[in-house]
Amino acid sequence: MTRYDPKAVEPRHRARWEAADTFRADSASGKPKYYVLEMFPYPSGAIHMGHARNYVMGDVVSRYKRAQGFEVLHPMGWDAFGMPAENAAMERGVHPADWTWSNIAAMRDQLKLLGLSIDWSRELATCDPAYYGRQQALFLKLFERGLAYRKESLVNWDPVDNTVLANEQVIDGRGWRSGAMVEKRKLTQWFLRITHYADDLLEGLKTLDRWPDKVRLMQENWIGRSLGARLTWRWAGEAPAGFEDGLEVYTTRPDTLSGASFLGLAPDHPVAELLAKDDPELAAFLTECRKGGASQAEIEQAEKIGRDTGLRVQHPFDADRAVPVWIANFILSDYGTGAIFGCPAHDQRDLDFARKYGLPVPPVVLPPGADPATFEVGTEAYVGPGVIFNSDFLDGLEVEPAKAAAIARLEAQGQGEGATVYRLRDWGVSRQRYWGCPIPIIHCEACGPVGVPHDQLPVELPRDVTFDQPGNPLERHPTWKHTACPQCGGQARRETDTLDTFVDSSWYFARFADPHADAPINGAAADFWLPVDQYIGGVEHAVLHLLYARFITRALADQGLMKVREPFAGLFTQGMVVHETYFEGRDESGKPRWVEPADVRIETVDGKRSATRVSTGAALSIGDIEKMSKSKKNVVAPQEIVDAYGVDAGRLFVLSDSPPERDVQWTPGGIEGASRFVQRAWTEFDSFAPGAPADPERDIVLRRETHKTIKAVTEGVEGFRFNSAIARLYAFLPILRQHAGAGGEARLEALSAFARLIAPFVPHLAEEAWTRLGQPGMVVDAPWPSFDPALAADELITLPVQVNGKRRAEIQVPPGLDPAEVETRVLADAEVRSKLEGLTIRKVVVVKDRIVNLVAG
RNA sequence: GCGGACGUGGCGGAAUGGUAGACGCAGCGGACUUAAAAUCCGCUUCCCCCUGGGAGUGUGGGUUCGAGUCCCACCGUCCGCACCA
Repeated sequence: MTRYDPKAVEPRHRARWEAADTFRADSASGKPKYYVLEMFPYPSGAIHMGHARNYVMGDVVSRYKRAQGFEVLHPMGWDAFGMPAENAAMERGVHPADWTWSNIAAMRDQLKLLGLSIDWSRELATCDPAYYGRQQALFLKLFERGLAYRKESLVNWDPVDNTVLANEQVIDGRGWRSGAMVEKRKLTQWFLRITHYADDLLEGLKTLDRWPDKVRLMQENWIGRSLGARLTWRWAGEAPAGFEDGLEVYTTRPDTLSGASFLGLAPDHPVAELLAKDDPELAAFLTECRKGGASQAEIEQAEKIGRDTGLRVQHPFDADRAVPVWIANFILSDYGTGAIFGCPAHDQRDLDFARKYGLPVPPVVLPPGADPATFEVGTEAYVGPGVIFNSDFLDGLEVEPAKAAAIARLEAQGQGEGATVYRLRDWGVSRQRYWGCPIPIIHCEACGPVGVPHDQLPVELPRDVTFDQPGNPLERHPTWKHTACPQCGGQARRETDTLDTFVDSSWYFARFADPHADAPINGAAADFWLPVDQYIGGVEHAVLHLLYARFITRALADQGLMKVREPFAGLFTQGMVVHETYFEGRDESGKPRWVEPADVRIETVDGKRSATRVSTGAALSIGDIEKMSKSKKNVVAPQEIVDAYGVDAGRLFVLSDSPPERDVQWTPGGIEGASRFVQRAWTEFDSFAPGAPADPERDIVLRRETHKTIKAVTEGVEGFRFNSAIARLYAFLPILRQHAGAGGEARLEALSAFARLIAPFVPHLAEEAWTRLGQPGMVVDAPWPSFDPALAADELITLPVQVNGKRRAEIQVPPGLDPAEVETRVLADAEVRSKLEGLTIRKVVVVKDRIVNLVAG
């Protein structure tokens, strides 16, 4: 009997897999394909527990599907562009490329240590010209199709990172990476026309039945389709120059048109800007409006302010009625038409505004039961159902029919039509950064923006750049941006913006199909491998990466580059690895002085936990359980765990203690428990001996348990309930031990099934066990064990017998026994009869193989 | 404000509408040991008049023979969106 030494065993089996090139995916194998992908990591320099959990989950799926007979594609790459590399350059003077590539090398080694079943021959990095050059080719295709375009717009400007951010990257008014308050700036930027696919992206969600509802709902809300009407208000009196046709507004409540008391324009509305040209006071007001506009929290608190422009428009249903046109800070310029009609009685914002400026509040929807003669709106707008009144031809209609009637009238008058509007905005992809994919465009005075010719791709980043001052190093580079126009040959300027790194991650899954192909995407390979059958990553990308990738996939499919329109058939969003925090008092500013877990000893006395600092003996406070982060020092590095317990124990623990979609709390006790399992499992394998002769009568018990375990573990892995699957594996150990005396054949059946069942979770141990059991080849190539349904069922099952819903007795019956027969046996049972004394049975409920309930009184 | 998810022992968590608390951690008891560690075995929701019985899945109601699970209301926690007309 030898103690299992993971440090000696694990590298040996990794070497065997590597030598056999076990995980190379081969599209010609003839097997059905299965593509498993985890969101690729940013190469920060070190693998943390969150990475480990993510990749181990993917690995479980990958190994399980291999065993099920699938040809599995499970690749790895690096999302390698981005700010941290530039920060490192600024702080430490190291070149972003060197920093990134050395991080990749370090992280690759750390990942390999985890024993992941990855096809490393497909590794790619987005910062490799071989990758981003092809991305430039894809960008040019989008440019040719009008899906990439330039426009001047107000953008989210991150003053710390000195760059533009997409709407999706602004969280609570702050940059998603820097945390700085975002400002509004007007810049000319590149956009990708994601709105072209708004409806398709929304409809496509319905087909993603293996995505979490939560993510689908988040995308649905983000796309934000709303149905309403667009209508034009004609001028009453003089029209501003260039806007003679009138003012167009968007509304979802055309039924309340008669309740309009003003028109509102966004401060950036062209009419507002036109008027401001000759009106310094108005110009000052517009500036005032923009000022508060940065933070969402501020917006919420912000006072509604407005100004009457003096312009008047005619009500579309009553030309004699003149309605004033205001400019108001709460109207968004980039939603709908940037103009609204205000109906204060039935919209809270409009009501707040009307009350402040003394505008009328005519009600037009009468709540059920209200008196039309006296109904008034006070400080709360009425937004519920009701009957339209005070509205001429709409009077008496319910809200929905009234909307239809109003739209019909507008259409008849040629003043409007039903319209669908989306909350989704086009994706701004220009970044004023160095460490990203250069946008392959040349700006020519004469020809405008011209795509870089294909034979000049990739447009490579120049290496000789400086990071000693803020701003874009590409812009400062002495020569790089100067070039000739590909069309006229004249002097021209290279685009110095680079692409948002989310573009890089919007097609990498397709590149993995053939990462060495000359074309950006090898169509045949992509058609074979895509879609990704199981994608795994954090829920934080629900509306960023996952929406962009769906968009780009559609755009590329429409250019004929591949067939699938949905890149990820199955999505799983995994939880984080969290850890308790510890601190020793607080500093002057009130911040806790964090202490790393390695320096903490926990004691439990009378149920109360207390923490002590090992190095100093100081008493510590126990803080919240939070995501592992360097700032709170509650980090446990995978490397430490591998050194102390081996890879398998670590893999097992991150999956065992919580459902995969939920956070898992790292605890010293938990990893100890996982490690104990590895040791005890090995003891069972290692004690295997040909053993006793078969005795069907005796061996059947172990065989039944074996098949029940196969069934339960299979269902657990299949349903992404890894924690439950592992619990069943834990529970199988004592069974193996109790049946040590079983016949050699039954025991080998049990142990060989056990080795294959644990293989996805603890692959190294499984290989060692496989060898110890004398099985041929490697367990990684062995088929998944199947179970015999007859054996997986119990020979006798215990049915609880309830009286009036309370458990009073139990009875043993063979499974599948006819309910009538169960009833007869239950009623004949002595114990049952004693519980029924003095009662009359009114009803007997027998649920086959489940329960008996006697209703008596 | 709108939308969504979730509330189960000391802790993480199990339970196709059918024996609530699997499995792990922590705790307690025992075996082995000169001793400790490691290992192994057992106990461990709470309460009581303890060979048994009662209560129990955030609170209150409802549906059902039967509810942790389904429905309604409330409380709490977390997540997303947030002046989107």
